[in-house]
This record gives sequence, C-alpha cells and structure tokens, in this order.
Amino acid sequence: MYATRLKRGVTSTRSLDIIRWVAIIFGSVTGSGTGHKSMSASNSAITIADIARAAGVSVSTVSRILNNKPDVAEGTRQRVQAIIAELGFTPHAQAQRLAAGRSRAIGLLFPDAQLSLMREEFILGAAKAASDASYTFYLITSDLTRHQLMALCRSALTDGIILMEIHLRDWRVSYLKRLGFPFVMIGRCANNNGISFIDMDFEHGIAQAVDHLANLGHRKIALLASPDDVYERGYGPAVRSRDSYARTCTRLGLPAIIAPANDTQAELAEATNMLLDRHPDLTAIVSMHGDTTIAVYRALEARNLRVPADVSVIAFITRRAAELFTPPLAAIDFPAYDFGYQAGRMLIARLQGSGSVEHILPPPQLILRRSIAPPRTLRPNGLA
Amino acid sequence: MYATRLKRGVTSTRSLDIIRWVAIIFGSVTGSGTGHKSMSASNSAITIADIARAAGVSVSTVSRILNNKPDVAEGTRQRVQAIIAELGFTPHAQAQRLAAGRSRAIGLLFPDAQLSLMREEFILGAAKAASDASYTFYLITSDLTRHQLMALCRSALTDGIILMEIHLRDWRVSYLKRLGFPFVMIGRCANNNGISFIDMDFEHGIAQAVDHLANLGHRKIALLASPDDVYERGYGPAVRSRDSYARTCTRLGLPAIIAPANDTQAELAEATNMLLDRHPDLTAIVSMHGDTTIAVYRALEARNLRVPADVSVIAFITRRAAELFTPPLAAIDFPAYDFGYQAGRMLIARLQGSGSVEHILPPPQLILRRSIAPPRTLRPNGLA
DNA sequence: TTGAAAGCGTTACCAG
DNA sequence: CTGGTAACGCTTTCAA
Repeated sequence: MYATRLKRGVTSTRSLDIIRWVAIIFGSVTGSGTGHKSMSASNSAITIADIARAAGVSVSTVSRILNNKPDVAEGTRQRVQAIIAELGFTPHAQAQRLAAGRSRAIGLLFPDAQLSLMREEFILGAAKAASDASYTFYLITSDLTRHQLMALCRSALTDGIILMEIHLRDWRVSYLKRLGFPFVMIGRCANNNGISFIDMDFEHGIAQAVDHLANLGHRKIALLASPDDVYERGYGPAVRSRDSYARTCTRLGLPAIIAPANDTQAELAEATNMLLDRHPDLTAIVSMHGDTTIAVYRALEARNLRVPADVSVIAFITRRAAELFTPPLAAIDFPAYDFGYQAGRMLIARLQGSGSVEHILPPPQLILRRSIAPPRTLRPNGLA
Repeated sequence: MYATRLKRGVTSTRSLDIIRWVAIIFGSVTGSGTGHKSMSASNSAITIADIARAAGVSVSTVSRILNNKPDVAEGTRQRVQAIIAELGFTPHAQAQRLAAGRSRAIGLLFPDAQLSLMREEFILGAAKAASDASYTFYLITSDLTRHQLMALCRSALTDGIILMEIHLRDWRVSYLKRLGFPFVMIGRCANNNGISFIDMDFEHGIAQAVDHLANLGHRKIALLASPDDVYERGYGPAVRSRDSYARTCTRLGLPAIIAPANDTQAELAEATNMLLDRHPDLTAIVSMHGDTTIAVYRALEARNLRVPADVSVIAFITRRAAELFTPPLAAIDFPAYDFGYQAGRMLIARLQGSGSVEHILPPPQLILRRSIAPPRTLRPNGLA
C-alpha cells in the first residue's frame, strides 16, 4: 500500500544530536485532494464586514459586540451574535492587535542553555498564567542581543515579557526600564526599584541548609557552586549563594570549601572527586545544581561511599526531580512552576493597570529527604 | 530602608497548589520615576514612514529593503539602512503580519495534563526549530474545544500548528484537514493520508522490550499500561502498545498480564502492588509511563524486592530522566526533544512550500541500563 | 444606540 | 529601480 523509503543517512543538524532516521512515505493521498492548501490562514475568510452586512448593521456595531461594549441594544446584540454563531465567525487576532495597539500576549525569554528538568516548570507555569488571563504565550528561546531585544519590544508582538537568568547588573533590565517596556523578572538585580520580581532566596536557602547540616554535627560541608566566571559575571544566584555560604561558614567557625563546576554531570563528577581527594573527611555536600546532582551520587557510589551514611547531600531542585533520586534528595525546594505562574500573573496584572510593584521572595523551604543524616562519627549516638 | 509586609495568607489559586507567600515591598522608587509606563509597546514610535521621510525615499522602497527584495539600487539600500540603524528602527511585526497575510509563527498545542519530566523536551525542541527558521513560537496549553480550535485557526496568530496526544480517530485532525489549515502531528491517527507526523513506534518498541526480556529468560512479564478508558477512547500510544504487547505474548506463548493505571505515582504504586499480589512469580515489568515509574521502584523496595535482581523494569522515558533512577532505568528511548524539533521543522517546511508529506517513525531504540537482568531462577547460569 | 470614516504600520500591485 | 496607493481586518473617535 505504501512505497516506503528509508533514509538512514547521518542528516545531522546543528545543535540537534541525532536525526538518525527519516522515513518518508508517499501516501496514496485519497479523498480530499493533495494535502492541505486551501485556506492557509488567510483565505477569502469571513470578516466582520460580512457579519455586518448579513445582520444589516455597521461594522462598528459588530465590533462593539465582539468587545462586549455596553452601548449596544440588547436586541441588536442577540441578532448579531446569532449570525456570528451561524456563520462561524471568529475575529482575526492579528488585525485586532494592530488596531487596538495591544497584543494580549506575554513572552518568556528563556535561556538557551542546555536542558534541565526543572525548566519545564517555569515555562508551563507562565503559560498557565497567560491562559488563565486569556493571554497568548510566546516562548522565546535563545539569548538575545541588544538589538534583538529592541526588535522584540518594537515588534509589538507582546505587551510585556518575563526575564530570567538575571545578573546583579543586567543590561536588559536597564534597557527595558529606560524604554518603559513592561517586564517582570524571575530573579533579581542588585537594585530592583520599581521592578517586580519573584526570586529564590538563595541566600537564606544556603544558610538554612548549612545550619541544618551543622546542627546534625557536620563540620566539613562543601559547596558545589557555579563556575567562577559565572560568579564573576555577577549572576545573581551564583553570587548570593556563594557569598552566603562563605558567611555562614565563618559564623559557624567552619572551613569554607567551594568547588565550582558547570551544570553538567561530567563536571560535577570531576568536582566531587576533587573534593573527596582534597578533603577525605568531608561529610556533607550542598549542591547549587539540580538534577545533574545525580553525578555526585554516582561519584560517591564509585568510591564506595554511601548517601547519607558517609556523605549527606542536599540541592536546589524541584520535588519531581528530587524524588527520582535514591535515596530521595533532600532539597531547598525549587517550586519552579509557581515561579513561572507568579511571574506571569504579576506581569499581566501590571499590564492591566492593577497591581503595584511586587517583590516576591518566598522563604526557602528545606525538604528533608533521606539523603541527609548525621555524620558517621556521631551516628552511634545520633542526633536526628 | 524598605517597608516590608508579609501576607502569609492561604491565597490559594485554582489549579496552582501553593502560593503561600507574597511579600510586597514598597520600594522607595528613586531615580526613574514611578515604574514604567511610558511606551507600553506602541508609543509615538518611529515607523517606516519616518524612515522614508528621513531618507527621502518612499515607504515602498523602505519596505523592499526591509524584506531584502532584489529590486533596489545598492546606493539607496545602503543609505536607507544607515538611517534605519541610526534611528534604531525595527518593524512592527503585528502590522507586517496583517499586511503580509502570514505570521511567521507556529504554535504547539500542548496537552494541559499534569507535568511530566519529558514534556519540556517537546516544547524546547519545537521552539528551537521555530527559532532556527526565524519563526516565533506560541505555546498553547489547555485542551481546546472545537470552537477554540476554530478561533485559533481563524485568528491568524499562527501559520500552522503542531498537534500532540493524537487519537486513532481525532476530531481535531479531521477538522483541520477539512479546513486546510496546516498542521503536523506528534503521534498519528489510524489513517494518515496527506498528513505529516513523527511518532514513537510503540508497537515495535513494546515488542522489542518483551522479546528482549523473554530472551533473558523471563516468563512472566507484565505491562503497566494506560487506563482502560484511555485505551477505549482510542488514544494511539495506549492502543498500539497494549495490542502489541498482547500479540507479542501470544507469539511467545507467554501470559499477558496487563495492569492499567493513570500516570501518577499513587496509581502506579497501587498497580504494582496488585500485580505482585496476583503474580508473585512476576519477574519483569514493562512500563508505558515515564518518570512516574519511580513508584514501581519504590513499591518493589517496600516489599524487599530488588531491581533487577528480583524484578526487571523497563519504561518509555527520556535519557535524562532514566539516568536519575538507581539503578538507571532501561528504556525504549524517548527522544522527545528531537520529536519536537522534527515536528517544528516539518511544519515550517510545509509552510514554506518545500517539503512533502513526511511520516517519521524512528526505529525504537532499546537502551539497556542496569534495571534489567535475567530472572533470579536463571541467574546462576545467567544468559546475559 | 448606531454609523461613517479615519486610522493602526505594513506589504504588494501597478505605473512610471 | 522607484513611488503612489489600495488593501489587511479590525478598533475607535465623532456625529448623528
């Protein structure tokens, strides 16, 4: 029935790792002609004028009805709506947007870095906030240049945007602020006057985690941090967490042991090994990384060290991912979906004129799971 | 410096599980006035006409230059472009779209069900395909009613859409086909004439998994399937996998043991327990579920059964998630990112007139990880 | 309560 | 190669 051709060539693509198979089947296109091509999105489709004509009213009236304006006679409204329903009319959003000068759309500027299991939650949360408010939702990947950001604002594609991966001094923030283009941040700058944000409180989160471990009796607690260049570039989470860690260690009279690493399993494994080589008496690790922290588990396992018997581990991670670990990974909970949702909600509130500047910094929540325990030396008379 | 107010009220929201904290900080808005409100996306912004005037040419000419049309004198082009750069002009996408009748946008209709770690990959893959082709990308969540789908098509917001969660007979497919609105599917119907799709080959994937387990010596292999109502509703993956499982068991002379369950940890735990109660001699489980399969691990653990020593487990899951399991979860690999990317690419090819109908059904790839082994009885003289 | 008409910022056709 | 000008489909004054 089908003539099947199998191209198994290595049709590789830029950043895509594999396209190892492409089977094109030339279907015997029966029935409805050769594929779809009739109305590609703007045919002789029915317009507001058609409705007006059919109803014997003016386009203005139809427009008013479409937009639920009050000044329309009830009878007219009913009649026109009947016709709209009958003809299956639906307005052309593109035109509405141009005429109205608003897009009823928000966009999420999503960092184009590698995948991470928690990021889906940001996206879906923000998308939900948009759809709850009848806004459309753009996902904009890739890190924008200044010019692209300008183009995005000018394009009027969105009424406002959500920014992520915020640096303490962020050119995008200054730019948008100067332009007066509405935005909110997931993350925050050094100075956030007049800008709404929701951010993880890395500072207190780290302090809380280290305090907890210290209370359990740990004395050698390492931080698996972001790479040095990220820290030096002033990336918020990197700076706040590392600084907070250093201060907390000082306060508790503990040594500060920092291992920078990129968010990949390979680098984390390497960093873990380095830590264990240099500090054989290490009993706890706090990881700034998410699901890649599995590499820490694996590195420990390879050395016959057990979690948490020999080393306790804690990370910043979503519930969903934390529970895939064995033992389940204790965490400073990262409610990414909520962050996305809140950001979307704040932005839309802003756009609708309700809503003042909001700074949301939820108290970090430590979720104790089985990856932490008192250190081995104390275990006989365990404190937990 | 700040007056901080903490609302800790239970400001619960519809589907959102927690908004337990809202800290509004009334910043002493120094510097740039009270927030941003100056140019909300459509100020007295500079237009193509301004450029034309400044350059002493007509708008048509500027438009041609903007769209890289060939029929423009090189000198003019240079001059105008200089002015465009100087004035920082960027076209108004909304207007371009209306005038051109194309949106250069695609949308992904994303099922509004619960989160799943693999779904991010679909989204980001599709978004990447869009951005690679300079298209914008809409993420449309929520399951659309017929009317909403109609509105989406008519709105001209997108030139085409990607459909997911396809049923063997899918009203959306018939509708879009009849309308002639461009779309591609991740998944496939019973009849796919004239429609491009990329789909997981659940049929062969299941057969491959069961065959592999049988070859290892397993004789009691259960399928953790989709719920019955999903099967009966004709949801593609549910039907194809369950039917294939049944056929494969028949072919191999093995009993077919099917445990339907929704894709939640609770239901999977329950289903696993039921399986073990009824079939104490069970030695392998094939799961149609993704990261929720962790519940199977936990249920086994609770009964002191070990993976893979006592029970082998295999699932449909992405690499990233599979490797968080301990032991790492063997899988029929689900390259969701690639699926998203391919779907986006196909759709755009379609929109640009290149590209014929493509049916992509990659050969399923079994990734052997440490969650499978020969059954206990055979282990002494193991076959693997 | 309704209608006419002027945009919204582009593109595209058609003359020149 | 360039410039007018009519769309694109809707919203929004402003009069009636």
